[in-house]
Amino acid sequence: MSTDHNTSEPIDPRELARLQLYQTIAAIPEGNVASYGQLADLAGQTGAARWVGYCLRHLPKDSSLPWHRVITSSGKLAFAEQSEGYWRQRNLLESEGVTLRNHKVNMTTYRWQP
DNA sequence: CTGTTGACTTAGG
DNA sequence: ACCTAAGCCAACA
Repeated sequence: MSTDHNTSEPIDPRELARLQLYQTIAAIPEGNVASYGQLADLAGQTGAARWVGYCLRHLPKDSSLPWHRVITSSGKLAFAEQSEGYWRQRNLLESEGVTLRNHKVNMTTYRWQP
């Protein structure tokens, strides 16, 4: 095969970015947290914090990604307080040592720094 | 192509 | 420190 149109380049930029995002999230150490914006940046999609939220929202339920380590830049969980998702995420975080103070995580203490 | 949506972020009050 | 408004970006109808 020479320099022809190679059929082996179905690389979808958006899906590629999504895979890179997943890889980045998977790298967040236990006991640490990262913000949506921080992850968008690390995944090469600076400014697309909402896109990160979109990806997590559509994550398969059986996913092994540590999605619970992703919170807002202010240290709050993206889920509404008292909601099911809120407690689900909070329990997972506390189970690995991340404490919440008045519904917020101390970012200075738990923010992941690659 | 235009308008809407949302697991966001930042600047102001 | 809490609330609001505006900004932002990709996905979707």
